[in-house]
Amino acid sequence: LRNPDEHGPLSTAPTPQGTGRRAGLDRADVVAGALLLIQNEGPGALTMRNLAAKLGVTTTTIYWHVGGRDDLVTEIIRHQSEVQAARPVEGTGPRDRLMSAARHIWESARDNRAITSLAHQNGASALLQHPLEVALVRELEAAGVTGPAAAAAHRSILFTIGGFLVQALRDESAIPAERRAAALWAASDEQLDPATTEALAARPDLDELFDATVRAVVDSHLPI
Amino acid sequence: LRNPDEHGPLSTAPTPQGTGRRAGLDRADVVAGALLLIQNEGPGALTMRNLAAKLGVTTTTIYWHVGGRDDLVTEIIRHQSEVQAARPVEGTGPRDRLMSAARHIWESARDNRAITSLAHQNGASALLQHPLEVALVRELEAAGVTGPAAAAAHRSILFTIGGFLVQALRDESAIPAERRAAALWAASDEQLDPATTEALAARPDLDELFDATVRAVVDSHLPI
DNA sequence: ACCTGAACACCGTTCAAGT
DNA sequence: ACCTGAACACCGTTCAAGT
Repeated sequence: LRNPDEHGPLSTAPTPQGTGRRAGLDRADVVAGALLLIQNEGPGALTMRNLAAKLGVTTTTIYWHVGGRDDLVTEIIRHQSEVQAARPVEGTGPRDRLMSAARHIWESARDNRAITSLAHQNGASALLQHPLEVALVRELEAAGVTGPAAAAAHRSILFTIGGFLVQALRDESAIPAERRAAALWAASDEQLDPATTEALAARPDLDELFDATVRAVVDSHLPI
Repeated sequence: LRNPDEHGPLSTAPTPQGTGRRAGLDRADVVAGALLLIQNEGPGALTMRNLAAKLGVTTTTIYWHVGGRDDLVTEIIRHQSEVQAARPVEGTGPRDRLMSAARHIWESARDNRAITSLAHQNGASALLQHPLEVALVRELEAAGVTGPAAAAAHRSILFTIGGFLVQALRDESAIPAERRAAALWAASDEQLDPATTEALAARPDLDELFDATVRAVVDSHLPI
């Protein structure tokens, strides 16, 4: 994270106190520190004051290096976006390859919950996922779907994935019991089949459901 | 909203000043005021101080009547949930009736953007949509889908709807240009068909896309 | 060029006090 | 029972000032 010859706040070397001292930070250090903070303490921990304290500076230093919170988030997501871009699409047929590309978006989100949540809360999902979305569109074109049909198919698949992501990223423990779906179904006295009510009150297997649902959507966009 | 014989802050009658005076509010008044505030100024306007000012009281009065912000949101959503519950499912075949039930969730959200956004931001979507979800499950059972299969189908359809809702409720104007999907595609220099890129940079017709996508998901859960 | 200190305008929430 | 005033611990952001 830091050069060893710079004895910054993250090292144990004594740091000169008082106004005007140098912390030896640059833009990349701030972004790296923010990434670390989010991964360790969740997206809610990314406040200007918290990050500044972690870096051993005052909040105004963050503003000097990267600008406001919005710029910082953009920079974090842009960085993470490149990290996530590497997954190669697998499979031979168009259907398998499209499912592979779709699963990459899903799995990247689940493997990086905190950053994905941050992106979602700040309207930066498109930025984060863009390289993986490009891969999806490529497979659509390879399958012979182009132009407006490709855009429609892409969004159709992408929004479906998005619905599952919202569900997977939601922190259920932070939601009051009265608002949780499981509790609502358990408390419901509608005239439904008891087996149905029981199944609705249980925890879903999101991965299995994701596959079946996205496959149906993918298939609806492929030429027969 | 208020009894006319109570001369509260929303009336023009002079109100006694100073500590300890009566505002004549009850729990329902506070919730109604909150609903009005959200509908007029958006979900971001619902702060304890803002609401208190609108009601002509101090924030602590809100706490006395409805508890903290979480309790207030729950109460607002619970109220709105009952308002939304009225839409009757239409159509004759299982497929049409399921699509009708699904569209009710979609249209309710579009007709009540501010409150739906508030619910989504506070993890209260399940609470808001629950009556409409019950209607969806009823149609699944009427179509012969019960137990775990009904739960799977319900969630599959619901999460798909959720993905479209997130898209529709997002306030694009509040998102920096660099993060917007349209801008990302327009700036992309990937080797894609120009017609595809152009279509991806344009504004999608969400209603049309919603119908096609949800229909594909619904069909995948119906017995052939 | 790089960083601090103080301030501004916000949040949700609590607690003692008033009538 | 119903409501206020003051306070606490937070936010993001700006601006003048220091080295």
